[in-house]
Order: sequence, then structure tokens, then C-alpha cells
Amino acid sequence: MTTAIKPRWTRRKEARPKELMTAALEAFVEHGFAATKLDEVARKAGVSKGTLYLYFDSKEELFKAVVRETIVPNIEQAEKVMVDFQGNTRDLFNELISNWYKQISSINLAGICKLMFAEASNFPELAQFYHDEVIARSELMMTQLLERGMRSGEFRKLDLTVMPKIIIAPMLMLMLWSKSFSTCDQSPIVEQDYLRAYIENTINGLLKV
Amino acid sequence: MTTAIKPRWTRRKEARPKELMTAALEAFVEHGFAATKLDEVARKAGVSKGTLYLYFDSKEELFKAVVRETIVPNIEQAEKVMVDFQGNTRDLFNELISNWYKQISSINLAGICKLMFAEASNFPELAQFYHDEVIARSELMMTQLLERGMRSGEFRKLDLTVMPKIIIAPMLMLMLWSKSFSTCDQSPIVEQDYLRAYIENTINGLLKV
Amino acid sequence: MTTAIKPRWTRRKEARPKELMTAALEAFVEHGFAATKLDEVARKAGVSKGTLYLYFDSKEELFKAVVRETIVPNIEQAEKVMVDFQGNTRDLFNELISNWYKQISSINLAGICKLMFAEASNFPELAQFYHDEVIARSELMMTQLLERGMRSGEFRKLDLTVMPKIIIAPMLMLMLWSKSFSTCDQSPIVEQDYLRAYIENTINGLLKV
Amino acid sequence: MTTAIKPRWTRRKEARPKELMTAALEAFVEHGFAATKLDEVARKAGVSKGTLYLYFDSKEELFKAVVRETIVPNIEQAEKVMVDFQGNTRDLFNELISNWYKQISSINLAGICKLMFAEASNFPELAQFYHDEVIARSELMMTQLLERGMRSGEFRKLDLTVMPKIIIAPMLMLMLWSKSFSTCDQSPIVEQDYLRAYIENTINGLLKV
DNA sequence: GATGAATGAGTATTCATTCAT
DNA sequence: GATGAATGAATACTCATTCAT
Repeated sequence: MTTAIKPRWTRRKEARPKELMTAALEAFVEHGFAATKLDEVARKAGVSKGTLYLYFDSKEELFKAVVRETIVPNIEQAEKVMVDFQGNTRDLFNELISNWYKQISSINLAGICKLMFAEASNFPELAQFYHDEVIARSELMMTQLLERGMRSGEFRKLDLTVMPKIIIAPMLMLMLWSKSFSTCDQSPIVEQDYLRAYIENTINGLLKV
Repeated sequence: MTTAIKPRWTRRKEARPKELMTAALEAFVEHGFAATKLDEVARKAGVSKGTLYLYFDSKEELFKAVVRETIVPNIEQAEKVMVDFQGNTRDLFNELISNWYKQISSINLAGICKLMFAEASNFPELAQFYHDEVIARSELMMTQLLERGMRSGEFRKLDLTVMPKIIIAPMLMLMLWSKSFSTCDQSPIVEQDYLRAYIENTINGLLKV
Repeated sequence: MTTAIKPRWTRRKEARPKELMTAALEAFVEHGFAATKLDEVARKAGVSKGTLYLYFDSKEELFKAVVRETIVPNIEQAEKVMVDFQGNTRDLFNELISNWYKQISSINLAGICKLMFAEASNFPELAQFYHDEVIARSELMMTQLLERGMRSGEFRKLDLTVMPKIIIAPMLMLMLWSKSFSTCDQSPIVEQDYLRAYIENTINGLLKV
Repeated sequence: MTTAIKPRWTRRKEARPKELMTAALEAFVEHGFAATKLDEVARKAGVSKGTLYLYFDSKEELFKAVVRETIVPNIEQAEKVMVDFQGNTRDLFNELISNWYKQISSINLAGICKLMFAEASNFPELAQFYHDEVIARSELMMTQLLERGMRSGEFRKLDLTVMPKIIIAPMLMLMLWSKSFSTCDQSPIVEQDYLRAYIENTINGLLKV
């Protein structure tokens, strides 16, 4: 029979890092890197400040870990959809955007995104990582999508050096709005309407006249 | 004969505030609010730390002043163009975007924009100000433009609750890219190409099918 | 074999506050509130500056805590003597003053007193506290003592609105002299002589002619 | 023949220094030395901060000048009364105290007194000056007065090493009360009653039994 | 003489990081 | 492994003092 004495701390070697990063992500998104206090992160995670240093060497390393861990899994799934998809390109676009939106909603992808735009210049190394792992791959996907559409004759002739960025922009802004000005937006965005209008308008813009 | 001894300082009551705000804007854009040191701002402006406090009560007030002073004049000019314009709506859109871009280039409008997205949640009062003075007015302009286009029969039927945001997004992102990931972007954006493609694609998306 | 390496610091959660207040009292008495540097207090207490902030929210809170903690216990003891005393009033007076003097000597009561007179106008809230907890209660005791003496027929008729203050004055001044002009007093006060003469003269002044 | 000794502060105009010292006295009394800002002194005096430095070399010199100038004239008048007085000693005491009180009321003597007790340990040199010019001379007068009373057979045998201090104490405290705890004193001292009771009680204490 | 803009050393306070327990 | 008391470098802010005007 087990005794009912509750230990002061419980060993959770596996779960800990994830819990810490979740707490940290929340705090970083809320306040930005510099304004986030490790005290707060520790409190949110329900551990002591010292414990953070058992898992991460510094605030900076914690920040990097949070970004890396939260980002990487997502982009890969999108790439998979891209490769496997059968059908015309406008439906593929529709599918990709819808999937992306689901990811945004399920994890704090929007928070990370806002964070990176805010802190990129303070963390060149991390900015490079984010650029390579997220931005470049997203743009590549979009480039491939546009090429696919042009090849199939659905889309008109497009300038592929800039169009991927232009096409993605409203999705990025959707994330940024929600994290930056949600408190003062008098008429909050209805995201379903935003997505529907975005998809429709974008397709419309890309199709041959 | 007078010797040319350089005075330790000169009196510049009128010019100072602008100089300080220019230096501060640069620093805030580069590092964000919290990471900016007043020492650095002072050095950039070529004055001592104490001088900053002759003109601004605190770091926060300096930040607010920078945002306020840099923003307001620009939006007003755009509104003027909007009202005075004669001609069809697609040309008006073209005109507005081109003007906007000129402003972005001439002053550090992009820097302010990035700054606000990064720091909005830390400065609710300032976020509200920026929202009211810049975001709301920009969206209102875009709403009016879309209405004008629909009324004249140029544009198809549009959801005006979300379309202004969607249409503006690529322009905002253009500013954010330049301030956040320019250092790691392997293929930097050719802004003229970006603008041309953006205008063409947007018009194309808005026109009746 | 264990080496005798001295640790950089030791954990003293319970003892710390008292140590810090002792050091702070010493510094405040010596220099006054504003001229006291937290650096010095920390050094006196043998801790780092940061440690002060683990126990007190600010210099002002530290000051208040010092005053509160040092004062309150003493007045209570005097009140007890007052209530319990059997015998004639002139002996009670003698007893009270002698006790008071022992307290003055054992702790830094004189220092607190000087401190309060010097800083009262800068700390209205604290001045009120000190007034209520120390001054008013001391005067009340003295009032009761004088009433007791008049009732028993020992003392002549006295103006109780002012006499308590007049009677206490030489004892307060004894404390203030010692803290303010001891360095330049050519003929330092022999406190035993001062007390004896004070008691004798006061009794003499109070007795019926 | 003029000597070339440079005074520690120079009088460049007639009225200015006095105005500045008046303003400074007020500020020093209100806030203490360290907490007084020269900005405030300048504002009270209706001049610019720079002007203060035309008349006083530093904040410290200003402080010293204020004390010196305000104190010295007063003690001399009292000494004169002492020497010239004809009559019995108790009447002399009465006269001296009444005169003193008039001075206290007319100029800010109480303020200076409080100031000195508060700041003496920070200004040893000034403390010495004040001790020599005010305290020692006051005590000497009181000593002479007591001797006079003993010689004439009015007063009983007194310990002259401590009695002057004891006798003066209530007058000093009267000044200190008014400057330190007047704001929180629920029943303010009626100074006329205080003086009357003080004089009566002191005389009573000094007289032969 | 008078001014007040400019200075910069000085200080309270914060917080990432360490380490005795 | 976990804690949180202790650290001390870093930084916003103050204000006596200087000096160009």
C-alpha cells in the first residue's frame, strides 16, 4: 500500500521541457522576448526559476528552443499535402490554406509568427533558422503551387520572384492582427469570413482573365 | 583673433526634439522597445543621457512621441488624394499605393509599422492610438475605395468587413519583411516588381469575372 | 577530507530581515534617509544590494519597517510598569524614567527618535504612525502620571494640555543631543548626572510649594 | 587697505543673496538638505538655477550660509538683555524666554533648529559652528543665569554641568514639535499656554524648597 | 549679470543567472 | 532532480553643476 505523502517535487523528466516551453511560448508571445521575465515563465509552468536552468542554458536558448520546437513539425505536414494532392490547383490552394488555418488555431503558430517578426533583428541566427525552415519552405511551396497552376493553364503568367510573398501576405497578417491589435479592434475579424474572402479573391486574381 | 575651440555643447532647443526622436526611432526599430538603451539613443543623437529627459519624461513617453510624430502626417495626405481623385477606381488604387510607397521610402514608416506590431501588446494605450489614427483610417479609405469600385460597376460584389484588411495585407507585409528578415533573405525583394505584381494581381482579383 | 572552502553566500531566510534592519537603522541614523545609500546598507549587512529587495520592496519600505520594528515593543513595556506600580507618584516617575533610559541605552532608540524628527515631514504616513504609536502613548502615560500625582495630593495643579510635553522634553533632548552634536560637544553629557538632576528638578517643579 | 581674501560666497548685489537664502531656508526646512532640489529653491526665489551659482559656490555653501546668516544676529540680542538686566533672576528668566519666543516667531528660527538637529552629522564643520555660536552661547547664558540665581539665594544648589541643557530642553522641543509633527498632532500646542506653564514650572523647580 | 540648456556622475531598482540546501 | 535565496551586472532616471548664449 502506498503512503499518501505528497512529494515536494515529482520527477517528470520527459514531460518537463515541453511544459516549460509551452509556458515560455505563452509569455514570449504576450510580452516579447526582453519584457518576458523568467519568474513569470517559471510561475506559469509551476516550477521554480532554478528548474528552468536544468533544461535550458539561458533565456536565449529557451527562446530558440521554443521557436524551433513549435515550428518545425508544422511545415512538414503542409509539404506532404502538396506532394500528394491530386486535382486542379485552385482546389489544392484551397486545401493548403484550410489546413494551415487549422494548424494556426490548434497550436500557437500565430504567436510564434508575431514573435519572429518582432525579434528577428535581435536574433539573427534564429531569424536565419526561421527563414530557412519556415519562410523559405513556405515560399517554395507557394512557388510550386503557382508553377503548377501556370503549367496546367489555370493561372495566368505570374512573376514568381514576388508573387508567393504577395499571396501569402494576407495569411501572415491574419496571424499578426490577432496577436497585436485584437484588444483595440472595434470590429474583430470573423476568421471564417476572412478566409473565404481571401481564398475567393486570390483565386480570382490568379486565374486567367 | 578667435581660436576655433569647439564648445562642449551647443544650444539647440528647437532642433533637439526632432533629432532625439529620429535617433530614438532608429534605435527602437532596430532593437524593439525594451532592448533599446537610452544610452544608445543619446549617443546616436550626439547628446548626453540627461538631455533626453529635458524633452521627454520617460523612455515610454519618448516611444509614444516617436510613434505619434512620425505617423500622423502621412495618413492625412493619403486621405486627401482619395477625396480629390477623378477617374476610375483602378487608377485610384494604383495612385494610392504608389503614393504610399513613396512615403514608406522617404521616412521610416516601415520601421514604425514593424514597431507597432511588435510592441502593441505592451502599450495598450499606444496601440489604441495607432489603431485609431492609422489602422482604422487606412481601412476606412480602403473600404471607401472598394465601395466606389462596386458602385461604378468596376468591382465585383465584395465582403467589406474583411476585404480591406486582405487587400492591404501585402503592403503591410512588404514593410515588415524589410525590417525583420532583410538580413537573411537570400533573394531580396525587388520592391518595384513587388508593387507592380501586387497592383496587377489585386486589380485582377477585384474586377468582375 | 573536506576542504574548508567558504561559500559565497549562505541561506539565512529567517535571520536576514533583522540583520538588514539593524544595518539600515545604523545607516539611516548616521546619514538620514536620503543620504543613506543602499549600497552601504547592503555592505553593512554583508549582503548584496539585490538581497535587500528580496525582503523590502523599496528604500522607503525598508525605512518604514526599521522604524516600526524598533519602536513598538518598547512603549508597551513602559505602559506595563505604569499600570502595575504601587507606591507614591514621585517614585513612579523615577522608575519610569530610569526604565526608559535603560531601553534607550540597550537599543538604538535615540537613533530612531532623531530620525523621526528629521524625516517626519518627508514621510507623513510614517510620522502619523510614529505619532500615534509613540508620541501619543508616551504623552498619555505622562498625563496619567500627572493626574495620579494631583489626585494623591503630591503635585500642584497642572495644565495637562501642555505639561506632559514639557516634562518629557529633557528626555527627548537627551536622545537628540547624543545623536546630533556629540562629535562637537566639548564637555560631553554625563548621562547619569543628567538623569539625576532631571528627575530631581522635575519632581521639585511638580510638588506643591 | 583692502585684503584680497576671497569670501566663500560673494555678494554681487544687495538684495539677491538674502532672497535666495530666504527661499533656501524655506526649502531646507521643509525637505531637509538632501531632499531639497536647487530647482525648487530657484523657483521659490524667482530666479534661474544658474543664478544661485553666481552667489554660492555649491549647495553645501548655500546651506551653510543660510544657517550662519539666520542664526548669528539672534543670539547676540539675548546676550545683551542678559547683561543689562536689573532685578531678580526669576524675572530675568521670564524676560529671556519671552524674548526668545518672539524671535522664534518672527524669523524661522525653529526651522533652522530642526534643520541642524537633522543634518548635524552630515555637516560636522557646520555642526561645530552651530554648536559654538548658538548652543554653547545659549548654554553659557543659562549657566550664568543659574549662577546668578544661586548667588542671590533665589535658586537651590544646582549641577551646572547638566542643568542648562535640562532647562533649555522644553524650549528646543517646542521648536522641533512645530516643524516635525505639526501635521499629525491632533491637539496642537497652544504656545502661550506652553510658555506660561514652562516658565512657572521651571521657576518652581529651581527655587529653594 | 542672468539664463536655462546641457552635462554626467551617482543611485535605486530589476532580473538573468548561480549555487547552497 | 528541484528549490529559491543570493548575486551583481545592467539600466532608467535624477539633479548638482557648468557654460554657451
